[in-house]
Amino acid sequence: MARKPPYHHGDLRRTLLDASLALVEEEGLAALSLREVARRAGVTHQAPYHHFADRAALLGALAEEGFALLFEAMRAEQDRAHRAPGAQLAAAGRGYVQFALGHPAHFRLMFRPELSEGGPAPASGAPAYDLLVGAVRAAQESGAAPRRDAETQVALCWSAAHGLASLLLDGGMGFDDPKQAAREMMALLVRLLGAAA
Amino acid sequence: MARKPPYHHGDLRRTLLDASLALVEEEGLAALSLREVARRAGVTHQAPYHHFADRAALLGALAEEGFALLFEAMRAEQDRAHRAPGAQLAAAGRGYVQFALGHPAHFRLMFRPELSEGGPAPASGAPAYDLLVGAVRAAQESGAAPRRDAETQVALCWSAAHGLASLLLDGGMGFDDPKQAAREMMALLVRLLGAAA
DNA sequence: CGAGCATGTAGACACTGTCAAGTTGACGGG
DNA sequence: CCCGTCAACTTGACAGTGTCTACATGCTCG
Repeated sequence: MARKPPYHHGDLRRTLLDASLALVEEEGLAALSLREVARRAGVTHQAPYHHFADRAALLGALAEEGFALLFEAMRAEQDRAHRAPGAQLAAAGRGYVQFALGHPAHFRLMFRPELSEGGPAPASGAPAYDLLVGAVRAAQESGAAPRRDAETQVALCWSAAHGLASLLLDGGMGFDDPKQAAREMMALLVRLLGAAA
Repeated sequence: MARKPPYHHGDLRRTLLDASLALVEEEGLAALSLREVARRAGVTHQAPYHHFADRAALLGALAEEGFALLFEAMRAEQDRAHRAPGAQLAAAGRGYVQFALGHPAHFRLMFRPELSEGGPAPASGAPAYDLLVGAVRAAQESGAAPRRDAETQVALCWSAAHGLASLLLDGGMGFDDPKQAAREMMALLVRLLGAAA
């Protein structure tokens, strides 16, 4: 957090990460090359190696950042929603999808184990996952979801959110209004859980 | 379908596709290069270009093949299941996940628009998608699912299957027995739909 | 049997990630 | 104050990649 006066460039590390994101968003994941990133940051093709061991490490750093942003997005959406457990669960799902739509470059990077090697585990252990588990548990305890199959319910909610986000980003599912689609799907899921409670 | 006697090599096109799949399964998607594929097929680095316009076209062909296999897997699982509409819907979902687990290389290729440029649309229009839509509709008409929100229900089922498959392949969700997890999740989903009908 | 064309070869180019060695410039101790 | 030290950055090189162009080979059919 402390703004240490950087030596030469002025926080090149951050600049490289931002350039990578911009590149992925503009030209797609396939166009991301360390050399192009360095070019955009105005440094030589070797400068990035003083901040990231190799290509995978840069991608890994972006992925890690993405998981933090994902957690934030889910929390923010929950803060904006009603306090009822069902609403909180739906909000977590909406936050997930909205993060993907709002940070497509991050999202694409996050679930590519072959690229971001060494990144954090996608699900278990990550704060975003724990947040979802908590939301499901709260719904169960308040009678907004069946008490049985806790683990399977978590898997279903996570899969639904992740699947929808992936499909929306990859152009599948021709929805006019992706955000609205996410809202409806999460609402339906919560309604189904409530009806079976 | 007719086994035309090939000119020089003996159906190089098929050999290249198989070599690509083997390569992706062995070394991961990042290791896939046309030159390595050609090497494995025992031809020069340029031979593939007589069968595929460029790298993206090869990946696209694999993706197309994948969608056909996906459809087959879903149908096969449905044939094996009870005829009840709910069971058929669950079977479609199981088939989806089992395809992903059984053909990881294909699956990874299929939802990478930046790679397989020109491949078929992921969802809408593909026979696998139509099969799912049909299963949902049948469930609705037989009272195994609510009559409202048909489209959202389809989206939910597709997202859940796709999300679970993706997460399982990418190492997320530390499930001991992925196949069992898919079975339970699809069963839960169908149960929820039934309870809300 | 000979032309045409699908099939495969050979070489080149610009680009990539990464290794090795040099250069710059801020810093802290004598 | 000045100089060594060390991180940040540059320069140059190498193997590997996708793709372009030109060339060789040998089935197939008129």
